[in-house]
Amino acid sequence: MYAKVIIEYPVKSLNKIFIYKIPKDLELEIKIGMKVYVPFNHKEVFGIVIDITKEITNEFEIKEIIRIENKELVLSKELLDVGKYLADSTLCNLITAYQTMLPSSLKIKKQTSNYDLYDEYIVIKDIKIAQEYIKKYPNRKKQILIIEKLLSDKINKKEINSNILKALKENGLIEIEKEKRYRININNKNIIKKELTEEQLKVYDQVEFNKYQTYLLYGITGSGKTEVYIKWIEKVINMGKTAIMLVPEIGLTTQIAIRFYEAFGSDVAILHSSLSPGERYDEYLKIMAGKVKIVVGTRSAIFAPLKNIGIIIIDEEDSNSYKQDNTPKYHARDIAIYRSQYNNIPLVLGSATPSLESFARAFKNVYKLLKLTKRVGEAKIPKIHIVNMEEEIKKRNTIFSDLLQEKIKEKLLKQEQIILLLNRRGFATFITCSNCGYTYKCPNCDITLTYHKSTNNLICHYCGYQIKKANRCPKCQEESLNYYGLGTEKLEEKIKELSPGIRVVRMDQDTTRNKGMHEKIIKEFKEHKYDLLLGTQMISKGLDFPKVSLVGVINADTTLNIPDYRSSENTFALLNQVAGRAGRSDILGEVIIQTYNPDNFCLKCVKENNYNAFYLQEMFFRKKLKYPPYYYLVSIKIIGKDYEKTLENAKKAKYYLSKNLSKETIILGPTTAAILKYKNEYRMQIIIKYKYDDKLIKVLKELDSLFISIKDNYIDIDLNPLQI
DNA sequence: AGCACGCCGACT
DNA sequence: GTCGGCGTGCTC
Repeated sequence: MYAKVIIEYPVKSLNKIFIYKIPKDLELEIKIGMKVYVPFNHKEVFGIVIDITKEITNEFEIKEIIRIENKELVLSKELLDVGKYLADSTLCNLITAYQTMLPSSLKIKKQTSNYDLYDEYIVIKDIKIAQEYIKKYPNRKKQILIIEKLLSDKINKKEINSNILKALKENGLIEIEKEKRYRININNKNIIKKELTEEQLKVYDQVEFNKYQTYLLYGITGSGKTEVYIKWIEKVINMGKTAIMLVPEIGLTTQIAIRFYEAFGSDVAILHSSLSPGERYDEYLKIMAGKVKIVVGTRSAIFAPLKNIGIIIIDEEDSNSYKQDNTPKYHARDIAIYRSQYNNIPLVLGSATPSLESFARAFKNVYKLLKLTKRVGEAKIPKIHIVNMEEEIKKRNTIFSDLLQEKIKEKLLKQEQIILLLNRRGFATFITCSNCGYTYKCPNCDITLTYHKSTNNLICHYCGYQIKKANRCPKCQEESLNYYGLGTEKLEEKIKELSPGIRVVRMDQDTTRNKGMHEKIIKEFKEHKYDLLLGTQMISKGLDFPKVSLVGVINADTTLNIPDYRSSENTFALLNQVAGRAGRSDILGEVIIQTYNPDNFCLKCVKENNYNAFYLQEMFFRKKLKYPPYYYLVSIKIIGKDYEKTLENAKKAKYYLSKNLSKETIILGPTTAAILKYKNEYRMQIIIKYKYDDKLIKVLKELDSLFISIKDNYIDIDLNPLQI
């Protein structure tokens, strides 16, 4: 018997199968999908068995597997196939694909340290001996008390005094039993079930089980999508199957997880980024061992080792967090489609602002469209005002328009809550010397540094570079440094000046750096410990604050003006989502959007809450400019320290592509990437637009390999990029 | 990736 | 003479 093994080194030249002999004593134990330790060249390395065969035709020497590394960890056939698909569709090494699918504690590298925790329990060794002991030593009261307790149940070792424990042990009365302890342990006895509304029920009934189909659930904010998800999952569980529920990164996970614990108790495992490695390990093994039926988690939870999946649901499917921005650059939606087809089950994509791509597919009946058009209960759609900041500037209102100031006062008087959105963190977005014109820039990247007042640091928001701010200009030594641009930190200061005594809490990357801060801010704001919550886009999604009646968007143009083909789509989604935070109970919500482009089409659609109009108009642009969903995109970056050399190799890459790809495929560039210099390296970009090109993957793979031998430059290929 | 082998220069 | 610099080749 021989095993086909993929070894741990994530290098192109080793991205192939190595064959090992399975020693006789491992033949019965070894399974496809196991982690093994094997001799390799002059070393010993870890690998994963992807196949087992009886016979081989081989001309070279075959070495033997040394040992099985971890018997608990076996990747299923399905997950091995998912890994292959992942590697093929993102052009990464197979081992990189498998590493991505596993939690850090179980990755194929080094020794897996022991993450298992145990509880120790005391049990009676022999009832007869115990009873005799009680008769023989009736005055050993404390010991007897415990023995009597033990006759009906086991006791945790921690609960017993060590002297008594020792005595019981020495007299041969007890034994110690080990039981695996999970770090996350949900013990929810009172399951909360909610009734569906008529509209929700209609949507619920439209999903067919035991058959592959992708559904797009287009439900406005507050229409109760989660409750429908829960009902579908309930159905699947009753069929004896399992379910994966994906939620976007940050914030939302905990909220949704709480609702799922309420609905399903200990049948739920969660997998999201802020779990500790130990917690992740436990949850993963719980899933692997079949101890849970539902997995709720962020992007990588799509790789959950659940068996017999009955439904996959992706909430807020348009969220950018479903695409990984480092290698492998996969989109969880694509993996979800693969797994749904594999298992022959429904996939539900839910959103209030579906991605154009998904909506277009629903339009063409590739996906089945389901609609929720009403808010649950008394809640009404908020009223949205667009304020022209051009006019406000004339009145010297640079940050708060008259209307916003007035409404803030009004809501404070009524004791209602307010949310302000500003999509820039920090204090000032750049600092310039008014004497010599010096501007602080990142020495490694091509952008200005953002000033953070609380730490008196200037920070590069791309690479994280930071320096202390001096009082004098570093160039001309004059005390004439000026602050420009508005960040959340400064907004916090300004709002306190505007309404003295207002209780403000800020939520952005800086205030949520520590674990649990996110939840703390949300909880305290919900309890009305603050009047106003201000923050970056992390405040826009999914949060439910009944007392919020006003949402203000300080500057809608920050996201609108990002030079990317999806900036309108992202802005529409962001503003629609944040507007949805207002008026989620019986109080009528109001939204104020401040902008210098009041006539912008995207903003008008937000005002009218008209996704359809936005969709049609944006599709018109996409078609005209040959962007998705009409064309597929590939973004190729050639990166290196030397500008000339990088450009030269980018040109060579372009030449190679145009020679080998289909004639209909459009190849643009090379041009400088959106951020030319990043972490001290120059980045040249080539964009490919295509509708159908059967040679594409093959040619890209070849191009990728060509760059192995090119010195000082490397290549980065992103298929279906979310930003270009 | 990580290691051995091999072929050159500057040194106790 | 030899120690060690890194360029090249190989890994079941």
